[in-house]
Amino acid sequence: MAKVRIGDVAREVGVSLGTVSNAINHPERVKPETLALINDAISRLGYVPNQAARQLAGTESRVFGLALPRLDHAFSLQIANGAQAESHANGYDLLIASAGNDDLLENHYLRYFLGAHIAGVLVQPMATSSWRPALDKPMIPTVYLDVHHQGLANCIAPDNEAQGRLILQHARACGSERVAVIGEARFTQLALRVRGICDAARESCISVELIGRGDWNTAEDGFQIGRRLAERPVGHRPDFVVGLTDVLAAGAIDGIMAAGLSVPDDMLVAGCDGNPLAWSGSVPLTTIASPGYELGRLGVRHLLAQIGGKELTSSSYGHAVPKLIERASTCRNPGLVSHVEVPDLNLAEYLGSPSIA
Amino acid sequence: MAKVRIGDVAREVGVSLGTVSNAINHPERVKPETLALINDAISRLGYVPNQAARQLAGTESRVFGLALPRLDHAFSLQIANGAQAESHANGYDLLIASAGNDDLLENHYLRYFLGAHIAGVLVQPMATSSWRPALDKPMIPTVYLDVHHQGLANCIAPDNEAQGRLILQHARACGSERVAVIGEARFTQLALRVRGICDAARESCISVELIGRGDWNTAEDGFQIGRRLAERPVGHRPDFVVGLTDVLAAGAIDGIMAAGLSVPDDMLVAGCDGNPLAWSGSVPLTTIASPGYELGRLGVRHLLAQIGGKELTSSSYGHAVPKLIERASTCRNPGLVSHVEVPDLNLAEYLGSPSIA
DNA sequence: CTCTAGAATTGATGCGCTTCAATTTTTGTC
DNA sequence: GACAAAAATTGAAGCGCATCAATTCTAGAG
Repeated sequence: MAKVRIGDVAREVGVSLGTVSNAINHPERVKPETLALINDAISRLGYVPNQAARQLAGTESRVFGLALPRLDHAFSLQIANGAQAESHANGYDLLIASAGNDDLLENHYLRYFLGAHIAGVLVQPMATSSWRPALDKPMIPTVYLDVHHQGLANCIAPDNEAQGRLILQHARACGSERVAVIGEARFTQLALRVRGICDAARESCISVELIGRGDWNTAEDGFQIGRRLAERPVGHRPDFVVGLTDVLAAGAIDGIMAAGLSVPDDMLVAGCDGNPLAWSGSVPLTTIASPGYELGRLGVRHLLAQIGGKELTSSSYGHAVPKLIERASTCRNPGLVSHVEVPDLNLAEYLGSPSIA
Repeated sequence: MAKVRIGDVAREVGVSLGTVSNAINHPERVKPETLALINDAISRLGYVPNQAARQLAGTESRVFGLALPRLDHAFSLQIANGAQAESHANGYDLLIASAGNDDLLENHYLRYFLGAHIAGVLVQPMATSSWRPALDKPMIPTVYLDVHHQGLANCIAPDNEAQGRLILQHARACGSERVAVIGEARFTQLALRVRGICDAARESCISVELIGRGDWNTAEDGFQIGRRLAERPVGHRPDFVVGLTDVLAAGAIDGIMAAGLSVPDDMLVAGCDGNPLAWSGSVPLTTIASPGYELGRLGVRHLLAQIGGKELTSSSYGHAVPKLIERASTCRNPGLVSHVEVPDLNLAEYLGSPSIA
């Protein structure tokens, strides 16, 4: 199965090599009948253009790269799906690389994308507290997703504050008066959620108690805290527990039940992530869905804007809206699922700040 | 930000272009101190090799491609994670493309991979009944995943029959005597599950009733069937319901409960897929986890074997083992989760058959 | 039938790199 | 210190393609 080159096609048809190239890249420059002959020969011979040679010879590639920390997190997948849809809608391909939570590998893929002179790169960096741009001198359009970094124009993140506000509004709607927030806000994302919760609580005159220390992030951690909260005497017990992540919240439910109380009869519990896996608990969990799909789309649009050199306004990006997903953990009649929306992701902020280039 | 080429590095160090190339590709050929100088210059200048040029000049690429029908199906993700892990363990990168359930796009990506002369391609084709290899003349190592196709060597699929047997063994262990299987076995995968169930039932003298017509595959379909089953008089009612997919099973649970019966007190229900989303139902669902992760690893090993030209034996591949995940829907004391294993995926079969090349 | 603008086609050039035969430098030995 | 063998380095030749100036062909006008 010898490889078929463009010259083979040319010889087959009896035209020059350049004509075949034109037929592929600029069909309008080629006489219709010649074009037909060439296309015929191409499919007959099974010719597939060598991408490496094309790129080397100067065609701009129509491929975006997406580097994800892992593939098993729902949020990342929503990003991938959104990015895929938007890329495809604009005539671009999307190649996804997973770094398997290995920051060396993340860098490796980024360099690979760079070397493959891809049209643009989307990166959802690993959630380490000390994050900084992997490509200090980005030579291709790059957008960082789910990153809050002041001074960097090319970072897009969902509005975590809005998520926090949304959760607290829900607590109020449920008639709750004492909210406990569990989880350590190590990462900016979580800290912003806390801020949103506190802001909304202040407006609503709801008391908020923050319970976070160390690196709590497992269901076990949630379990311990949930149990201890449930064991408090009635007057000192929160009536609404917010887990900063779904995993914590799910653990808390089990902890509360282990202490002999009922969710949602004695305490309400909500999470924050929209992680489908968090459904697995004993009680389906109310949560806030981060708009991953929209984030992926936004990222691609930002890439396209960088490529086009266009100055885009916030409105041309569309909006990424976090959603409240109400389930049994905060609801007396499970099965009913409603969606509440909140104003949108603030895009003006990152559009206004200077690029890191 | 002019691009740095290999010549720039060479000039910087004061050696020839070829030496820099050697330093990158065959460090052992270069004097240690020269190597140090070159590496220093590379990082100082921020040189990144142009992949297109490398490939064109003849380096074999160390990248595998994985084409997935969609990104939001748990099974596909497990495959991706497994493939990623195994690729990386062998010094290969993995690039993932999602066809967004569009078969034109699937073909497009396959052609792209081919043109990018990637080292090998893993394909999980779309689940259409009329599937056939997209690349009729594979010019690069190709492995089809989750496909049962007789006569094709490069197809790897989990042992769906074993999954069926496993489910029925579990039914027997639960003391069930009348099993109802719901779902239409349109695709080979599902048909094989049914066969496994029937085989095991015959051995165990358990009665099996197949309920499948049309294209049942939604939770709503499951709901309707579940309700009708529950409404039967006691003597004619199955005591164990198997959904050929988790979605059907989850729907069936709701249908049974809508008819006033209890799961698991009156009827037991199990699914088949290991879809984490299926946890979302009112009752956590017992299911069979398809070994997607192992399948991805196996696929990569098969690719490596094709590249190495080695004749591999079944044992050198390792095994992909479906697992029973026991949850509340078949268990009176939920919270207890156990794993039961079954013999392995039959690899000898596909290793022995001729390649499609 | 000739001339010319425009359309269609040609083919040499170079993209950045790896490779390999040829050349130079280093090392070890007597 | 001379010589051979080994190690290190060099530089030219492509890899397959897109581009573009140059060339040939076409068709319409006079």
